[in-house]
Amino acid sequence: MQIQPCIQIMILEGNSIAMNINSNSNPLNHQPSWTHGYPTCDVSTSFFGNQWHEVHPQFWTKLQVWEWLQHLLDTNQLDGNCIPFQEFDITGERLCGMTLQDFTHAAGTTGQILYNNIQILKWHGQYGSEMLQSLNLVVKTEQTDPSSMTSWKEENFLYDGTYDDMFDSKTFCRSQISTASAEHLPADSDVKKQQDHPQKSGNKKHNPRGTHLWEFIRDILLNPERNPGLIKWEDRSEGIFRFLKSEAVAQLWGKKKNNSSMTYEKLSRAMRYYYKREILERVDGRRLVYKFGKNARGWKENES
DNA sequence: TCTAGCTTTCCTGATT
DNA sequence: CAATCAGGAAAGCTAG
Repeated sequence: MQIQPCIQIMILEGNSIAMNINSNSNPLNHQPSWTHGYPTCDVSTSFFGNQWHEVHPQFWTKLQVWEWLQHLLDTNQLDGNCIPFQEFDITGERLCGMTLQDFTHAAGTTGQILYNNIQILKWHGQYGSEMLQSLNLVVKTEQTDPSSMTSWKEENFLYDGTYDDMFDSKTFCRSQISTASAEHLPADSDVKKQQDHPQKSGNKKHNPRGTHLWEFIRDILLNPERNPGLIKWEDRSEGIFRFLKSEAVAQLWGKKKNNSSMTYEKLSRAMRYYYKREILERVDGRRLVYKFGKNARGWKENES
């Protein structure tokens, strides 16, 4: 039952949410204009100024809708591909008017998460990190049975990241898309193994802080809608990319890690540690240029 | 409580 | 000269 965890959230929040769903605006009729209609992003103000959670969703700008989506990706450890940002080139007013059907039409199973989250936001008007944390805590404590945790993660619900490496974001998205055809995968396929024996994976690694830096970078690169001129591909097929706004990327990374003192200097040190692990390869003689190594997954075009 | 993994922070020196 | 790169060392944080 897919909606169970989210229903639990609503019940535990103690509110009988009156879902006054207005479907007079249909986002599917709306032509996205991300490529030219999106405001130029000054990270220092757009990302850290008047933030989306300080405003009722009804009054969100397009940028704040975008920030909300990004926050959901982050908190739910979803791959950026799980949410088609171009489908949400809309204001908060329009977002609030979307039905569950609209959300699932726009974002597939992830639409369920978006819909439930926006209903909560509409009810509460606003929330900050404390409420987000409390919501995650509710989910965590309600899902004490490991087998049920696995299943609800597989079904694309809020989770706390404990099983990140059993289902890295890319695999997770793939499995979500292709669950029905998983039985056709080769027996030694990683996805197949994970789906057959998710809790028996021997490759579970420690991931104390959620998404790794290189995954954060990768996800920015893979989602132009989330990448307002921060990083660009130099050679997509070779996995070579370049930082355009190094300090802005560092600030975003710091924001994600709740570390306001993050700088490109520090971020780049973490990047350099990836050389030894072959997640990144050196690109000699070129400043701000990096290349994904053989241990970096999910960046190749034919891999997604 | 200990440990491992992954940064984060600070630093010195080299290079662009 | 500032920005960036390289990498050592140690500390911090978190989950197992």
